[in-house]
Formats: sequence, C-alpha cells, structure tokens
Amino acid sequence: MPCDKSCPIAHTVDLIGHKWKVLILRNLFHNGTQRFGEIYKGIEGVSQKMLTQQLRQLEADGIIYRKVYPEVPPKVEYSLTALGSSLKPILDEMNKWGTEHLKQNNLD
Amino acid sequence: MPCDKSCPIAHTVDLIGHKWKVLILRNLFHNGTQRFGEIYKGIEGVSQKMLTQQLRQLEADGIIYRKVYPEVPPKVEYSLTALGSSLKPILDEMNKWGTEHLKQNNLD
DNA sequence: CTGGATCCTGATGGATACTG
DNA sequence: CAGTATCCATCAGGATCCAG
Repeated sequence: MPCDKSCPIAHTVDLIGHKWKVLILRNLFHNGTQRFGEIYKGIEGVSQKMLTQQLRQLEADGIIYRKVYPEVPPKVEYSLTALGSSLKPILDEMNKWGTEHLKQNNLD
Repeated sequence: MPCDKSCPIAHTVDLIGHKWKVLILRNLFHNGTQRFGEIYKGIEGVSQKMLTQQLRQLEADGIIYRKVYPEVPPKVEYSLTALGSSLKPILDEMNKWGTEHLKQNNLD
C-alpha cells in the first residue's frame, strides 16, 4: 500500500511535518496567543527568517491566524485557528511520548 | 516557557520530526517488516539516498531494527523496535487528523 | 524598536549513474 | 537488491537593511 497524496498521514505531514512548525504549534498551545518576538525567543535555534517563513505557511494553510496591529512599534500576534487547535491531540501524543522517553533516556 | 532540549516535544521532534521519517514509520506500522525496496516503492517522492539516510538515523536512534541477510542478491529487512512501536499513538493521531481533513478539504 | 525582507554562503535534498 | 558516489538545485542560517 503506497503512501501517495491520498494518504492521510502524508497529508498531515505535508502540513505540519516540519521541525519548526511543530515547535511553533507547541508554543501557541502552551502559551496561547503570542507575538513574533515571544515565539522567537521561545524556540531554541530557529532563525528569524525560518520562523517568518514557517509562520506564513501555517497561516496560508489556515492553521494559525496572524493579526497585525497598525501601530508603532509594530505588533503582530499569532494564534491558533480552529483547524490549528484540532491538531492538539497530535501534539499531546508527542508530548506524552517525549516525556516518557526523556525519563528513560536522559542523555546530554 | 522556552522550548529547549528539556522540552518533550522538542525531543520527539528531534527523533521523528522529519517528513520522510514519519512516512517510513507509517509504512512499517501499516505493512510490518519490509525490505528496502518495498519501503522505497511505498513512499512517493523519496530518493534512495534520503531513504537510506533516514533509515540509518532511525536505526541509530533505536526506533527501527535493520537486519541484513548475507546473501546474494542482498536482502535487508527493516522492522520497528519496541521503542519505535511506542510511537504508534502519534501516528494514529496524525492518521485520524489527516483523514478528517482530507474529507473536508479535498483539493487537488 | 519590532517584524520581516534581502543578500550571501554553507548545508541539505534530489536525480542519476555506478558497485558489491 | 541495496545501497554509495557524484553532481547540481534548492534550502537554511547569519548579517544586514528596511518599513511602520
């Protein structure tokens, strides 16, 4: 059974199968609506460019909502849409798994 | 709350936060033990190099097991380890979500 | 001063050909 | 059959620059 575009998992991976996207979502689930700079500081190792790019893709896919406040200094807030919120079970499972295996495997 | 190396989700993402890894796992969950060529045919768009590379990483992380049969023609079988199998809930959630949103969003 | 666009460069992924 | 090697296109990171 091949894994083509009709495969649900391939579809999911297509939308959130990227390291930073998952971590962005983690931050939004964990902290609620956040500004660009907050997300940036909240994710270790990401560059501004990458963050912008991934945020835009998530926005384009309807997973997060981007609200720009036309003021000085600029303020942009990101929040989860209903579609984005529906991803929570996946994140929860990843969190559960990671918690389990950080315990047993506490390297570094 | 920053997302550093102590974050369970970051840990999970570190191990399986890669497009092809998830699809490899999907194939192994779906079809059981498989040979290299079967996985290769089962995943649309992946190159041999990528597949080899990701399989090796999954092996190094103890998620899959690689069994080489010393015969001609060569035969290599990949299967999930216990650790790999424990990822099933995550894959299940991704499958569930993808199924939902392929229905509603049947583009292409 | 924040969000992000641009430019340059090094790293990564893909296609193909080749080997044990 | 299951890779490895090679070459090349695209992508990611860092620094810098820009607009509001």
